Amino acid sequence: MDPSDLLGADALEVAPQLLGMRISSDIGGSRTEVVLNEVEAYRGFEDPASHAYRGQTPRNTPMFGPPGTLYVYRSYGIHWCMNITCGPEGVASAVLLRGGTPTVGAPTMERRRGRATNLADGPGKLTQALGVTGEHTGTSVLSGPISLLDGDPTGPVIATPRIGISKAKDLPWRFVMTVRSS
DNA sequence: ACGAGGATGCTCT
DNA sequence: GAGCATCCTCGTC
Repeated sequence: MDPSDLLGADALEVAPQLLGMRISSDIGGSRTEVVLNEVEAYRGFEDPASHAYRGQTPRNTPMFGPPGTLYVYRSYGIHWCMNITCGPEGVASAVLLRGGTPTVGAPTMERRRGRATNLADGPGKLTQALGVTGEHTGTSVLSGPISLLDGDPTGPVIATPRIGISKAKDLPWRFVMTVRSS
């Protein structure tokens, strides 16, 4: 399915369908790309764990933008985490990208990460591998240097509770594409 | 294999 | 001033 046709739906519907799709990054003359295998849905004012639960603020403003807008925020003072805004403009529905499998530009990712393994298997690692930072918040994955490309799942998808949150922690809104073993 | 603890900065109350 | 949508290292078992 073409990403631009998908992102207008609610985060809970979009999230599992992003698994198998690709995130491509063209930054500093280097192209890198991963296949998404872990995401989480956040549903704006209906979701106590969402950054937009209490309404619009300077930080979360991109979540209220048109579908496909990137919302990048700093996590624990150190890492960057990236979301793709979905749902209609004005509805702060978004999907947090938590992990991917490197497919293009592995040497660049290794240099950015400072190691050769576990390049993008976590939200902070994923942004670091792709070179995504706060300067990319508000850009569109339909036209910017960080873009969402079509792709298909390569394994079964399971739903689990979301990671690292203290509110609404039991909702199974984390989606993981398990790796085919043979 | 697993758990504890520290690094670090920004946002909102 | 509290609270994070994390990651890494180092200590145990």
